[in-house]
Amino acid sequence: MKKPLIILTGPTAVGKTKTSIALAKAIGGEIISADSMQVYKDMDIGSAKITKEEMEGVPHYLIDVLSPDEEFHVVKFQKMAKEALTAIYEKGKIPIVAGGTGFYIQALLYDIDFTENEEDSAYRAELETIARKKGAEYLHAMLREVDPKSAVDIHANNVKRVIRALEFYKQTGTRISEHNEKERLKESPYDFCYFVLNDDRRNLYERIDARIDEMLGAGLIAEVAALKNRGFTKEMVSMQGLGYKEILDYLNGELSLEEAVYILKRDTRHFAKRQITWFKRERDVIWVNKNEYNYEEARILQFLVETIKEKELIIERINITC
RNA sequence: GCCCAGAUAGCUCAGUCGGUAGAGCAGAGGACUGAAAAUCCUCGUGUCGCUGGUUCGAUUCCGGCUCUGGGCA
Repeated sequence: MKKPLIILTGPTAVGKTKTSIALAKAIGGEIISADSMQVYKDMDIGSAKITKEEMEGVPHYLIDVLSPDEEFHVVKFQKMAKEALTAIYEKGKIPIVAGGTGFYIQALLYDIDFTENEEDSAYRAELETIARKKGAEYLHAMLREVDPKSAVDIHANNVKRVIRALEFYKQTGTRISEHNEKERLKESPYDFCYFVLNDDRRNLYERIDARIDEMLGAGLIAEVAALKNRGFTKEMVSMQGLGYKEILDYLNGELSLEEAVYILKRDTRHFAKRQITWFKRERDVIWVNKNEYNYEEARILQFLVETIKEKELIIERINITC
């Protein structure tokens, strides 16, 4: 019997957090955050992290668990999220995965195999040097030698991904293209409902702009300045988050505040668009367009709960309040 | 009022030694399987301000007009 799993995602600033709390309360769920930035402590404003009060007593996992100087990536996420799942099932509760990092959701939902490998940062660094000195084309040609299929799939300019493919081959002796092909066919081990909250593009973009203004008003600059004072730099994964890298550039005198804010807003819009593209491609996704519900939270919640019931996910504590 | 410089894609601008035009940004679409809030790919027809003239042909040259900057009074 497959275990139940609910996913509530969508582009940044659609209002996932609010809905996730309402849903958790309605069905007796606990929340696992699928967010690459909210895992970090002391990055509250820029990551639009849920506050203790907003949680309304609903337990949350994978929020505030790492220091900004620690690395975080899919594999870590997958491991930690699976542990959280186990804990939630043991309590007899329903896990709700909420957050906007589609790749993380996919890794958990389809239990993608990231064969454990020893860290080989030396090789990665070596490849980076080659890319810098001999060019992206040269590196791409290296990939063509060992994994022609990947070389066709991955554009030469996408150095990050070319490096990963080469790294994969070195570490495992197999081609990442073949590995991916296999993983792609996997069935999810969960009985799931994959909801994607969405909104009219114009509206979404306006919300993004407004939210960034709110962040600025709430002290985003001071938050980033504090991080900077602790010695955190742009090379760290955490500092590549939207709101952090731009404000860091401002604090380092590379951008005026006006420019930094313009870029932050623009890149956040681009990000939302990329998220939507990702979800469009995912299988078995249920789109929930807020405008079709007249933006009424109660109606949205009702739809979510009814859909979950239809799917016959085992829910003990249905306590619909809408 | 006079002088000068502009007026070209949603924005900033380039260009056509006269044969109806192109970049960046914005915007749109897509990829993604150990950095994913990251990384990467694809997509550009618009009365070339209006109006006369010259010309086979004007957005390009000439005149007038309108508007916008700047300067002089």
